[in-house]
Amino acid sequence: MSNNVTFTEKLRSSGLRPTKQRIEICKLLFNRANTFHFTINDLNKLLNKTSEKKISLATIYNTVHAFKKKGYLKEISINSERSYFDTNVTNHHHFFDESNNELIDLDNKYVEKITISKSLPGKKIKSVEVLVKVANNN
Amino acid sequence: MSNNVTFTEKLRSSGLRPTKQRIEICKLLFNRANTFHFTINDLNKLLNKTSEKKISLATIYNTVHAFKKKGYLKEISINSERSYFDTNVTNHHHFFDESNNELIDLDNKYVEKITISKSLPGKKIKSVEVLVKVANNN
DNA sequence: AATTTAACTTATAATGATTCTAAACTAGTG
DNA sequence: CACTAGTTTAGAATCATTATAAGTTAAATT
Ligand SMILES: [Mn+2]
Ligand SMILES: [Mn+2]
Ligand SMILES: [Zn+2]
Ligand SMILES: [Zn+2]
Repeated sequence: MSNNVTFTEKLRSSGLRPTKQRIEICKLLFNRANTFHFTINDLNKLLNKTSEKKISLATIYNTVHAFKKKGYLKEISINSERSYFDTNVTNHHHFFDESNNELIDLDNKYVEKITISKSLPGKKIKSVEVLVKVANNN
Repeated sequence: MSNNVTFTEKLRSSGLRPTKQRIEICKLLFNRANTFHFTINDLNKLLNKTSEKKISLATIYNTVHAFKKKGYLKEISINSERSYFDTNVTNHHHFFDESNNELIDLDNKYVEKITISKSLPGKKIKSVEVLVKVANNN
């Protein structure tokens, strides 16, 4: 996703009507160079600044869940206080900075192949992800 | 921790009074051969079966948080639906079985050393943990 | 272009897990 | 036994999230 017309097409192609609320949210989430990690609360505050007319909190929840369901967002659980959403929907690794509660992508190319010499009978692996918790020095 | 007397001593030594509720919960959590992964709801249901007199839900919350604070339990976030607690408080890896929402320890010896060729300036690493999501075959 | 329909947005209410409160109880101290 | 600080508890409060249902809008149909 990159510009408004593309957002409109993208939404329509996945069976979601391109409402002005959804396009507004798309611009905010996907018009970015880098991955964006956010909580519902972050998004709500951002939209209050950015957006002309207020988007109701119910719509923000609806939209984020609709986007997650369509595969445009991924939910990441790091701690019980906050739930994060991620515009990078691939399987990937993260740093979590405990000093400021910030999630940061850790590209697969920086993590040497992970070899696991144990398997669970009758189960297949869906994903293997690393979480590196960090904090400020001293 | 292993038997009642030990629980009493252990609790006392960490500044927690060995009440019958706490010892009851200790027995349930720590008198086990293997690590135990549970939600507050799991624990509540288990205590209803096991325990003679009912332990109030507030006490279960209080106790789990007290044990976490003292370092006898670790909280694990896997998804936004449930928060798990873990009697294995070391840094370690997990399988998460999406077919039945079960958390399973993945011992460090089964995971080849994880090498990360990226660091964040001014930040130090607190933990590196792998989460392997699995599900039933076919 | 007007009509019709289903999808969507929204304010507001409901829900439910967790936390708080404050009164009764208990472990530990002497 | 008497005292104190810590603990348990039922019930109330909180708050993030979800549900409701009435109004609005996109888009298909005529
Ligand atoms: Mn959610
Ligand atoms: Mn908690
Ligand atoms: Zn990410
Ligand atoms: Zn574990």
